[in-house]
Amino acid sequence: MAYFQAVHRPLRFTVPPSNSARLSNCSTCNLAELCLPVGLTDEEMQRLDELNMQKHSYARGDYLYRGGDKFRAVFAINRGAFKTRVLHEDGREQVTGFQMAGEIIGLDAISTDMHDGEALALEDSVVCELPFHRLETLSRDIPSLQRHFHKIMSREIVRDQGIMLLLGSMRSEERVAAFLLTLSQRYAARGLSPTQFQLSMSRQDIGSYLGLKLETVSRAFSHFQEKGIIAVRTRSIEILDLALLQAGVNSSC
Amino acid sequence: MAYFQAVHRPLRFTVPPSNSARLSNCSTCNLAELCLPVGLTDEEMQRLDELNMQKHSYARGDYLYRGGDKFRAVFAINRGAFKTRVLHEDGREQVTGFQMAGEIIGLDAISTDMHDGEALALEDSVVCELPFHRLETLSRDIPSLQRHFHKIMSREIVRDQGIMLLLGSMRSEERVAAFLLTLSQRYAARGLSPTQFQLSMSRQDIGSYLGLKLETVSRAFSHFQEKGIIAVRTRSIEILDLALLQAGVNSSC
DNA sequence: CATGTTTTTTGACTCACATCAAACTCAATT
DNA sequence: AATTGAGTTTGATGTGAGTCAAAAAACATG
Repeated sequence: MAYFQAVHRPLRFTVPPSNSARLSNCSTCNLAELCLPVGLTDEEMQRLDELNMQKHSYARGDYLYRGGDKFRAVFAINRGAFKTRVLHEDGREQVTGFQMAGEIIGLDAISTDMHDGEALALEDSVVCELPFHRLETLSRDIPSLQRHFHKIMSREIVRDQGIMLLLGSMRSEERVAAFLLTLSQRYAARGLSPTQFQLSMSRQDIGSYLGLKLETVSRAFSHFQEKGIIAVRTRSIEILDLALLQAGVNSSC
Repeated sequence: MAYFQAVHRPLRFTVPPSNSARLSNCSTCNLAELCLPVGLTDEEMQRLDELNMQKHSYARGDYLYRGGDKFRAVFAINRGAFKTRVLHEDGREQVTGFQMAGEIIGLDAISTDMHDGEALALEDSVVCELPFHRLETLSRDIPSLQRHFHKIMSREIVRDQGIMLLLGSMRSEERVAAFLLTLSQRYAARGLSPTQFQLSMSRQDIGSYLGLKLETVSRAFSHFQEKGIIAVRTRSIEILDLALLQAGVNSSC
């Protein structure tokens, strides 16, 4: 709870934090993003069983889905983390997002009944599979579920537009600062430390996500460290001066 | 119809074309994107009247909504064109999209009940206002409408991810080529000429959308013109060599 | 049509980030 | 402890696109 205090004035491009930091349980999964803020009655919660959700495990490096895969379900991440990416025919890849426990993934497939991009596990992970047509059926009966699902999709749109803002009008160090702040807020929203966390993705992945080369990401980290803003230990980050980091987003000092 | 032939092998980052080029009429509007591909029965079409859609006109430069506005409705563009943008606190703006007749706008507001960005008319325009809670209610009764609305939201996500790919891993001329191709396909999808069209937005707007300065956009246009790929007359474009333009997307020659 | 304003084009110059390359770290394996 | 290999850091150098500036074209207005 105290963690929440630390992160004030959320920035436009960051992920809107979830409505609450506590996670509630569906019968099978911790579906923070799907079940929690809906305010479902006990009876409605029971009806969620009709979704017949299945848990699956994935090892680091496993694909959750690939581009072109038939769309069957959306996925709620239960444990672990994933990256999503799209591929260009000439092989260029672009990481479109990092997803952590409690978040929903696979929303790109609804429009065409095929996954447009691919998702792969950054760590050993557990996900809940939500058969999409059952989710649609059920949300016809439970208006609050319907509304909440719409909110999740809309949040995805807002988030992507935030990244467009970042890619289109920020320079390298601003982007990296924004990235770290976003991570920080997402950890805070889940009741984890917003000032000290592991990076489950490589510099390469971060660079791809931010439209930068890995060397540039590394240099930004080093530079922030020199200035005492963060402490970097390869795959773990400690934020030492949040205010300075936030300042760094608006003008690469 | 013949226009469709001209555009082959749609590129990953482009807008998935609508399912059909013909527009059907709801009782009040031409809601291409909302009503058409659903396959509604006559009776269901009539029920759409319950939405009580209202038409409104906007002059060039008018705001359809602004950041922070309360969310009441999504909008179906009937005539004209809009741009959407998000603003950074320090004044930097980023154009997040251009919308033309037949497209749905305002999907960013669902998650927070507030519009995140703003939309303003690039030409004199007419839009249909779709009160969102009525749309939700109705889509509980009409599964095909529900599914179709989900597809529209998902398509927006895919489209934004395409722009992320563009901003993150393409260089200036590739971006401009991709932009022109996307426009071309959108015109084709609406039964208009894909090789000759008006640009309702400024070079500045295009630049902001593509993460480039207006001078860079202008230079790219000029360069394409020198090479005989397009003919530019300030606010109107003619595509002379579609194949070359497509080639230009993958490697800025 | 003359005038002022905005938008677009073009050119010269600069700099942030990419590129290339080499050294270093860390974890896994033998 | 030595070996390997992927991932990361750091330095030296090059270039694509930004910046600044000025001319040209398009547009608006009295």
